[in-house]
Amino acid sequence: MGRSPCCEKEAGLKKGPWTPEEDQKLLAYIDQHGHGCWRSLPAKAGLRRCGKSCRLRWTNYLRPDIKRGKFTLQEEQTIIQLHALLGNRWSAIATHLPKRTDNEIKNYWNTHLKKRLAKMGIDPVTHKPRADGDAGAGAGAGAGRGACSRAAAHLSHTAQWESARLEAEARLAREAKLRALASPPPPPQVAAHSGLDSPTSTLSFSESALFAGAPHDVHGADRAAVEPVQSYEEACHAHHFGAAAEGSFSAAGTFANVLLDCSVTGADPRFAARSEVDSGELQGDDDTYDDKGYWNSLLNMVNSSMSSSSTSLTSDVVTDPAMFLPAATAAVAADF
DNA sequence: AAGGAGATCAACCGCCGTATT
DNA sequence: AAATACGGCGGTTGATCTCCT
Repeated sequence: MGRSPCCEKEAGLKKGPWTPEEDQKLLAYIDQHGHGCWRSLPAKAGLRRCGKSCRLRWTNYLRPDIKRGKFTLQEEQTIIQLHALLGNRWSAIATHLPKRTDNEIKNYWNTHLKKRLAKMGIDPVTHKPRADGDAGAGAGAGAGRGACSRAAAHLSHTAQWESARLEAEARLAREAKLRALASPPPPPQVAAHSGLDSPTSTLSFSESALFAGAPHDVHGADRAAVEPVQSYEEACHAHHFGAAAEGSFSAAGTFANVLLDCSVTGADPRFAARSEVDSGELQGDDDTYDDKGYWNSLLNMVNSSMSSSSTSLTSDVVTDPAMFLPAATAAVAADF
């Protein structure tokens, strides 16, 4: 038998919008007892809700460390960049946006950013320019079009790179699993540098352990109250925004700015204003656009993700995309 | 002012991976 | 080893709000 149910499915459980009274009850209970078992929480808190509903209400709305309201331009940039790298992995993206929930980010993507990309003629799923010749339809003429084509080209690179990365993840996972089965896991210090013999492998100990079946809680680690993650978030935030401010992260920042600037014709006054401010940054010269910087910034972001969170199964530290790219995609990386 | 269309977002649903028995 | 519960994720829905005609 499996483990015993902590509460049975009960008829007459309330659904739909939460009332202030229910919020109060949930808050009061969690404040006093914390949330151990969500399944049993509703009964203990005096709520006629299922545990899942309570958990959702807490994580998406009642948690004290949630920031609500409009997304900043920095946040938008981060979402776009991370979506290009990670796809619809909202929880992973959310770890890079302190105080934002995955649900909120997902909603914002679906209602704002996705449409903006589509309007530019970029497929929001693949981040590739659409083949139907729709590109630039919403972006207007002149400089905007140039910026958009640049963005589209980079998005295309990104999509290729990401798909190669996912393939590599799968391959590394298989390799690591086989190795883990073949031999007992070495101590961390050794394992971290034990060298996986595949020339393409950059798997870290944490992943070796992970693939070997070591206990981990992907999502728990992400959201965590567990503090290495939180400190990472701070560090990442500082690195990301700080570096962007100093220009060393400007390529990826600019990449997102291009997307945002392309939306100027989308009649959002915020972006129109932004466009003027940033026009110097963009330089308007296709040839001078820094490919290497762009890729480095993506790599930085990936590496940050890798070292911070077990959410992603990707390699620990990537110093060069060619390290694990299949030949075809490596050619793209080799361009710089 | 009224009605319709589109946008927004909280909440639900179903699935999956992991933990537990 | 198998069965089952649990927590979490991403996709989707539907109620409400806002804008336009």
